Amino acid sequence: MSFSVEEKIGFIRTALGRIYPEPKSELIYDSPFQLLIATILAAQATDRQVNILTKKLFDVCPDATTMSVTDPETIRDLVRSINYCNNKAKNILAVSKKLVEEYEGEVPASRDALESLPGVGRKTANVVLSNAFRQPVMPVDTHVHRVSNRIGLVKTSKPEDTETGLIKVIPEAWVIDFHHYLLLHGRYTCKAKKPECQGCVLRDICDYPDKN
DNA sequence: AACTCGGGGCA
DNA sequence: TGCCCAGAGTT
Repeated sequence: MSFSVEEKIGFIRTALGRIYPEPKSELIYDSPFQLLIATILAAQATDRQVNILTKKLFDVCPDATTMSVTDPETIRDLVRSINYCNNKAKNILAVSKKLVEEYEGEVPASRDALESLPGVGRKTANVVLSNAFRQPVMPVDTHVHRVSNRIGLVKTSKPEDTETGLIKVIPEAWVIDFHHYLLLHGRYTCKAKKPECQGCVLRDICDYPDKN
């Protein structure tokens, strides 16, 4: 039995939507600024750490203008609870200052402008562009890349090609959900080393040859 | 293209 | 206890 990519997409959305919680970033973060900062902080950190931290952080400085004039030590102490605390504390402060100086305190809706901010690479830029500005781009991290290729949604070695491949086949309204679902599926089930294919809800539609 | 970064999680 | 992680940045 083989499935078209379109059939797989529908199947995945239903199956993963059942087992993973809804993506909540857009609900928690009520501005592009907060989404941007939270996404920078989220790299290499756990969701739990970031949720706890941003709650406190955005109490103190909810927007770029406020953060840009906040005592660096205050930010450093707040950020200390998660990975790369020194770099990240420095980065988000520098980001807020640059936003104030060059973009009137607002988050720019362009890839080049976003990627010029410290701590913001392609993936983080794409999260902001798709989530806050509804642009048709797909954030691709290693999980999304690996899972998409194993299932057979795309066949590519470069994450950048996965990005363009996925955006062609995933309906625009589903992009944010898909990023979330594929990320969690890659982290917890379709792991790089020991994928847990037995019991995987995508087993029936997956191309991965090494099903245990 | 390969390496580094810092600390959490897990074998 | 020691290996792995997962993005961004640097060389």
